[in-house]
Amino acid sequence: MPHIVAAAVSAGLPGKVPVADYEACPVTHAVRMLGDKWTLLVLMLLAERAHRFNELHRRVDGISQRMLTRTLRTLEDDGLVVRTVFPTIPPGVEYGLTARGRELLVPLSALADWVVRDSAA
Amino acid sequence: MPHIVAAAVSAGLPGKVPVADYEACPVTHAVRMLGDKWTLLVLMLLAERAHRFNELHRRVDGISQRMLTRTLRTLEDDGLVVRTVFPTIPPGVEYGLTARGRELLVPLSALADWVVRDSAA
DNA sequence: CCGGATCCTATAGGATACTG
DNA sequence: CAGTATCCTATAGGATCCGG
Repeated sequence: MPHIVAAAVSAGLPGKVPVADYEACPVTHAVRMLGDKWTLLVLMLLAERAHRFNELHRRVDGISQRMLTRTLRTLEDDGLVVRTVFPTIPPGVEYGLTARGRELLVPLSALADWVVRDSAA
Repeated sequence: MPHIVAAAVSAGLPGKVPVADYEACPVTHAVRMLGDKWTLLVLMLLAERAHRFNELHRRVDGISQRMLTRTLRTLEDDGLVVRTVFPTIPPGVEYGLTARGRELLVPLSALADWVVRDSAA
């Protein structure tokens, strides 16, 4: 199965969809990651500009240090965010979007636009 | 704040984003709902055609009856799925996408396409 | 056939304290 | 400054049984 959405729209899914296929689908992984509690907000702040860790921590009202770290790490592992260390004293760390991260904003914005237009009606 | 993604891309977010605003944003709600464990798969099966409850239960390998009910109820509350009851004996129930649900497939497919093209690289 | 009610477990996420 | 480690709680989700 290439990806579940395309498969469904074009060829149709098999009679019983194996749970392993669904779990392995990159689209499944992507929407789950986007659905994590703080992912969207962090992504939007980084879309604006690169941020220092504590700077993000101050702007994201209510997030715990632990979850900010975890959210950034996940985004980094998915290649959407890049972490840059400045060997100053004390060391500074900057988080910014990768090219991939900025590209994601295009279809994500389209989805967001639809949601807003739709929820207005 | 109209919606967080547009706000970020155009005007920029306020210095500190109030957690209440983030939680109230319809886009936040939408991506979280899409990120729920079974939402995507159920949506794709219903995109193919309308299904009976047990028919879905058989096709979605590994889902519990409880979660299928909850997933469908949530989709129905969000106006993406419609539930039709046939007063036969025993009663039959059919679930299908609403017009809104079919419209959602457009930006969702675009996102899915990007994810797949991206994860191939 | 289509669920609701109940109970249980696993995981997401928060609070706090500590370090290079 | 930018985390890691630990502990704790809340919620998502699964299993099972029951009813219209």
